[in-house]
Order: sequence, then structure tokens, then C-alpha cells
Amino acid sequence: MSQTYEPREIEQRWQSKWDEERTFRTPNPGDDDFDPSRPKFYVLDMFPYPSGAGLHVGHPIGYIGSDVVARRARMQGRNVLHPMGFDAFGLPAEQYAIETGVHPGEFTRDNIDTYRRQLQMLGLSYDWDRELSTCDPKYYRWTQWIFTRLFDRGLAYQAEVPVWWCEALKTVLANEEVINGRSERGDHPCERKMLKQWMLKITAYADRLIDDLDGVDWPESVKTMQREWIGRSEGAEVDFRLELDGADPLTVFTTRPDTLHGATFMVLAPEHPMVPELVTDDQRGEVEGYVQAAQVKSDLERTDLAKSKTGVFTGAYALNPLLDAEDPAARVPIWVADYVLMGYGTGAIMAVPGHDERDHEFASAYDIPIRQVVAPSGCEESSDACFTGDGVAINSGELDGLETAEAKAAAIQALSDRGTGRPKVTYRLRDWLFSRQRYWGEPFPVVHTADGAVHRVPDEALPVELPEVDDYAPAADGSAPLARATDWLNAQAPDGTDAQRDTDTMPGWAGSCWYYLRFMDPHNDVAPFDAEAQKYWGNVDLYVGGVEHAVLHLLYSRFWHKVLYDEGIVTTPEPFQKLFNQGMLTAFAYKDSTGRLVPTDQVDVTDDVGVKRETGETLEQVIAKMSKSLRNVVNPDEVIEEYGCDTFRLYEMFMGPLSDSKPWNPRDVPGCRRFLDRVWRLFVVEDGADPIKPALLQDGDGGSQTEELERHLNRAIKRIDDSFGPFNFNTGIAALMSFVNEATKAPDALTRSQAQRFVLALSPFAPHIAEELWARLGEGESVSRAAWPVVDERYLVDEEYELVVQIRGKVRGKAMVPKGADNAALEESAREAVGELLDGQEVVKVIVVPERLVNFVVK
RNA sequence: GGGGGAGUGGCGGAAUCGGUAGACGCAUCGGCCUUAAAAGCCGAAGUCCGCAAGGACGUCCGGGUUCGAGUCCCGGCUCCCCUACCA
Repeated sequence: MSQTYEPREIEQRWQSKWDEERTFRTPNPGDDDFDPSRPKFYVLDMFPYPSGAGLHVGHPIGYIGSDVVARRARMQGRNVLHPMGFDAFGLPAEQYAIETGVHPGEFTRDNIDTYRRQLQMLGLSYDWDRELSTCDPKYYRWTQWIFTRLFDRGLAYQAEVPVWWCEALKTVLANEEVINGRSERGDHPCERKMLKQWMLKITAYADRLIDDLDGVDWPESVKTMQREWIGRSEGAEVDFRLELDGADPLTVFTTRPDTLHGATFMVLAPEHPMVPELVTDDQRGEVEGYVQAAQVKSDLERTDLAKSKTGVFTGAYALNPLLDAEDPAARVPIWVADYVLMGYGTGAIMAVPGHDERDHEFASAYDIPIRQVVAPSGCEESSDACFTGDGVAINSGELDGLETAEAKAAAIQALSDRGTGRPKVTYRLRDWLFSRQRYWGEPFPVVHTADGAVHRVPDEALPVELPEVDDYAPAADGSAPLARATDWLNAQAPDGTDAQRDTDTMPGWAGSCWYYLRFMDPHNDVAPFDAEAQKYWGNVDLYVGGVEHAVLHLLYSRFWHKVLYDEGIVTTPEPFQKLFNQGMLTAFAYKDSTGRLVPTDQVDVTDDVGVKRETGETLEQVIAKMSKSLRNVVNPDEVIEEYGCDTFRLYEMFMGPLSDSKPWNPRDVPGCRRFLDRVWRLFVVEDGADPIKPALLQDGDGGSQTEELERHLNRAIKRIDDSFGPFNFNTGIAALMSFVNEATKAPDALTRSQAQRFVLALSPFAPHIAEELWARLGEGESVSRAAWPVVDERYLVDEEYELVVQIRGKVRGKAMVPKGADNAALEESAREAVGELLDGQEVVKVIVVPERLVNFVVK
């Protein structure tokens, strides 16, 4: 029998064994084999949406990283929860269903099978007994259950709101799903419409969502994005009385009440409800035309493309509440302009062109007066320029001389006294639009009675299962597919009266809001999860995923988690203690002289130079995202087929720090395979008959070379350990490579103990070859449950080291010196090392840094 | 416009505290092995000058601090990611 390294055979054999023996099964509190003395560790990947295309090599880089962490934690004696599941409701499956008539559930199931197969091929140590899928009624029963808790608390409500309507998708989309007026999925145009929708009151949690970020170990950039997304801003609401009999005052929001005296006009959003009421007859035609034009403009046109601001005068005037009505400055004209958005604040502003860039731009365009009311500190001059910073109030009556902060407070006080204003905190965050007129999602667990009341479905009647329909497409009028499931539609309210089910479904984000909790107890059919299990597992210790979820998923999950915390069913205020974002995996692409990217399959690459096959033109190598159009997408199946899964895992970890974005280079992959070949040959004589070198089956203590190897091994394990902090496994793997290089040069010096510790240190990265060598070393237990090797500090220090000798900071010599030598001895050795180079030089100063260098400073 | 990150050989990337720049891997070149090739093993290799010994220059650019700067400070350039009229 040949003893060559055959990764495919080894990997398949061990994967089957792990599967059969449930090697990575994680017991819960209460299970027979649960050991409460071990500390818990919950490592979670952001679970994937299983698309039809399968995984590409960029997908698993985070999964491999978290798997490496999970495997080491297990070897360090922790109870490791490391599960995987699928985010399975959502638009792509439904679009596919509409196009093909295939049930989205069937399509999704097939995709999940592909994903599961691909994930299992990677040798990831998941506890597959805990696998879940958000479209499974056993799962979404509890998603609905949580929704009813939100409903009971008044956090879920229906309202007529302006929403993004996507005609192509025939559904509403959340603000976040619309980018520049086009749908994020599919890039279809979208428009604003008023529709009755389910909303979740996430704004009630805005402050807690900001404040509790302080307690989690997340990248600062993600915390910043969340804070900015919530966008808390403090200021005041100010009421402007209109010069119009019987009209309600016009309320605006401002963060700068101190600049109220500088308000020379006001602006309403085109959608503002008071526009038709206050516009004068003279101006009506022009205003209506403008409002209509704004309505059909996409957001893209209203923002990006519109470099200059536009607007029209309504003919109406309002009165500044801080000024005497007789004061001519109190009378401010009201304009309509689309740079003011209905969705923020009150949809109306007081415009202070002296101290706001946008207002300044508008005033300049329409010749509106600019009044300076804040002077930069220490400078009494005022100018026509726009000053947006803090300073001292001027031209502001009673506020004059006050610093900006004081002036704000004084202005708010003055307004409050007059009953024309009040302090106000506004958030950029809107309530969460939570319904879709689609089929493939969780039905709402509510029924509507004829009297217009909404009743939530009692717990025991959950889940409200999705009915079968024969057409998944929304109707042309925008009514949901579920409206056609007539039998299903008719239900009863809890008191027995006739009722209708809700025909909307929840958005794709719903299921992912709490899946990390279900993993703690995924088969529970009397509760979303057992209280004991949740208490033990707590929150996620390490959550690994892409930065693209920095706001939406992570914000929504945090919101639901806090609601569950208030319900008393989770014990931590935050769901994810530490967050880590893996970098994006890119690929090389090639640009021709016109700067166009050439599809990779039309490029020949030799010696890192790309040449366009047809024309022979030399191309410039650049780094680009992997994309279908560039044909530079690499499929993991092929890499694993050619080199093996251990090589694939090792390469992905060896490329660079896990958080960095870096290019996949197919030419580098064989280097990692070569390393594993060398590892193998260190243990196994390939053309021999023994499964392992016989010397490795006995304890031995070797000679001086063994001692030297021991240093290398301890250094390598130290670097591996260190790499788990910053997730730069590339440095740890490099140290393992160095060890193998040394051991290969002295093959007889390697002892059994060293061989074992090396295999253990390698095992998180290349678990299959590690299991195989571990077994061949005669060990019966899986390497994944063996104890992680401990560094022996004594081997990290050398008794002799190389002292660098510099003259004026330039390296001029080296000397081997014993550790612990005193400064005088070091200087003496240094003088010897540089010899005559110091002759005739005047040494002004000698810098001695023990363990490092000696530097002679000469004139 | 705002926020975040990054610029080191032909390429991916190393370099605890300011202390030998380029670990490890790829590609390249040489040697050994072989009838030959592949594989493997051993070795060279930042750039420039030099036969060599050796020297000069080198971490995006320009200044500064220091005995000594990839690392610290000031100014500028380039690239990537996110975000975008939020009053």
C-alpha cells in the first residue's frame, strides 16, 4: 500500500467519520454529557442567504476563520457553540418562482442542499444537529411569536405612510433597500406612494441603541455607522405663525435655535401638507407645477444630479416668533424647495443663509437677504460668507454676546416662555417599515375584523402557515399574492367573529433578527428556546461576517434583542459581544490601454504579466471585485478538487490578515499544498510500508538538534497563539512553515512529542491531515478534542544573541554575545566587531540597548 | 461634501516598545538528483555602481523630532470601502 498524501481520500474519510460520530455535537445544559465546569464560547457566522449560484471562494473566508477559532477553543477545553443555518425567506427565490413557476420553497431547499454540501466539503466544525432554516414553519412559528410580543407592547402598528413602491417588484421596500431611487435587489426604479403598512417602532429604542454600543467590542467604524444611521440630533421645534387667518402655525425643527434672528426665509418640502393651503392664488400655478415635477423626480435627480438648488416662492409669509410682529425683519417669505425632505424633522425649515451652507446656496441663487447672527469667537467682523461653526451671537437682540451653546439654551427658553417652541430631539432613524406585498415571507399572525380592529393570533394557533397558491406574482394593482388564497384568508377572531387574515408578509430581515437565539435550543416546540439554555449560552462571544451588515441586520437584531430583554426572556442587553468583519476577497483583473477591464478568460498570464489573447496587447494588472461579468469568480469546489480542502483552508488563512481585503491569486495556492506535502513527508515515508515513521511512535529525547527544534516549535506555537488576537493567522502559519523547514533539514531529530504538538497546532487550519497524522501516531481520540499545546517559555529565550553594531545609526557590524552581558561588555564586543572603522574617529556618545544594539555616535 | 481604512521587492504579505526593513509563501535564477523531464532536495535574490572586497540609495511625496523613523509630529498625493442636501 502506497503511503502518499492523498487529500481527497483522507478528507472524505474524516468528514464521514465526524459526521457519523457526531464529533462536533455540542451538548446543552441538561444533556447527559454536558460538562458545566467548562467555560462557554459561542462563535457564530452570519448565516448565508442560499442563492442559486452557490458559494464562491470569497464566501467561506470568514467561515474558515471562525472555524479556526472554534476548533482551538474546543481544544482549550471550552464548550463551544458553533452552528450554521440558512436565511431562507426573501426576494430572489420569489422572483425565480414568478419566472419559472417553481415553488420558492422547493428552489430554496435545493439551494440549501448545495450550500450545505459546499460547507461540509470545507471541513467546518459545525454542530449540524442545530441547523435551521428561517422558512421552516417550526422556525417561523417563533418569529411570529416574537412579533406578537412586539404587537402586545405597541411596538408593531399599521399606518398610512409614504413608502418606496417598486413597480417592477410590485412591492414596497424599506428606505435601506432603495439606493438612489432604485431597488437594491434587481436595480429597478422606485417611487413614493402613500400606503397602509406595518411599522415597528424601532425609534422608541433609538437612545438605547446608541448608548449600549459603548458596552460591546465592535469595530469603531461599525459603531460609528450605527450612531450616524440613528442620527440623534438635539435642537428645538419652533412654531411660526402664518399671516393667514385661522391657519395652524408652521412648525420647523432646527438644531440652531440660536440663529433664529438670521432666518430670512422658510422652506417646505414639496410634499408638505400645508403647501396647498398657504400658497397664494398668484403663485399657485407655479407651485403646483414644481410640486408635481418633484414627485416624479427620483431621489437621484433630487440629490446627486441637482448640483444647484431649485424652489419657488409660495407667496405666503410667516412671522418670526422671537421678533415683534411690527418689525419688518419678522416677516419671512415661505418657499417650496426639494432640498427639504418630508421624511426628516417636520418637513419644513427656517432657513438661515448666514450659517447654513444649503440655505446660503439657495439664498444666493434667489437673491434672498443674508443676515449674520453669529460671529466666530474673537472676531467681531461679519461677512457675507457662510459661517457654520460655533461663535458668539450678534444682531440677535437679547441673545447678543452669548456663546453658541448658551444662546441655544436661551433661545429655547425664550420660545418656551412664549409658548412658541420647545426642546426637541430628532432622529434620522425612521420606524421600520415591516411589511411586504409578497408571498415568500412570514405571514403576519393577526386577523382583521369587519369593525377595523386588529387581533393578534393566540400563541397556541401559531404558526400561521403560508398557504399554497398557484401564482406567486403580486397582482397588477399591487395587492399581495396571499389575497388570492381565499380559503386561507377567512379566519376567526379570538371571540369567534369572522375575520380576515393579513395578506402581507414580513421582510427578509425578520428571520435573521433572532436566529442566534434559536441555535441555543433549535428543536424546542414549546418555546422559542429554553430559558436555561439561553442563560448558559448568554450572548454571542464572537460574531463574524461582512461589513455590509454594519447597519441593517445588526441594528434590527439589536432592536429585537432589547425587546426580548424587556420581556425578560433574554438575560443580556446586547446580542453580539464581539464583532469581527472579514475583509473582502478580490481577484486580479486586467485593464487594456483604454482603461477597460478585460474579462479574465480572454487574458493569458505568464510571469505575472497579462496579455490579451486576441490582440497580444500587454495589460495592466489591477485588483477588482469577483464578478460574473469579469469572469474572475473562483469556485471552491474546483480548488478543493485539485488541491484538497486543507490546502484551500490554509491558503485562505495564509493570504493575509483576516480583516484585510486581498486578492485571490491562483498561482499562490500550490505553495500551501507544497507545505502540506512537506508536513506529510516529515511524518511518513511515502514509498515505505509503515503508516508513520517508526521513530515517531516512541518517546525519544534526541540531541542538540532536537533542542534547537524545540526552540523553533515553541516559537511557532507562540506565534500561532498570538495570531488569535488580531486574526492574522498568516503569521502563525508562516511560523509553522519555518518549523517544517527546520525539521526537514534534521529529520532524525524530530521527537514524538514534538511531532504531536506540531500536529495539534496545525489542526485548526488543516484539520483533516491533522486527524490522519494524529491517528497514525497511534492516538485513538479525535485531534479536535485533544489538548491545545502549551508554550514552554524557557525555549523562547536564547542564551546567545546577535548584537547589532551601528556607527551613526548605520549597521557596520554584528557580534554574538551572551544574554545578560552588562553594558560595558556589550560596548567592548561592539568595538571588536567594528574594528578599525572607529580608528581616528571621535566617539561622542555610545548608545547601548541590551538585547538589541550598540550605536557609536561619532563626529 | 462627510466618515473609515490603506500605500513596504516582480506579486501576496512580515517587522511587540522608535532599534538589523523585506520573515513566510509565490514567481525567477543556479546547483544536486535524473538518460531526460517533472517532482523533490540545497542555495541565490530590494535597487543601482563594482570583477571583487565594498559602497550608495531604499517602506507614496515633502519637511520635522531623534544617536537611530516603515513606526512619532506637520503638510501634501494616490487608491479602496461606506455614506451622502438630516435642517
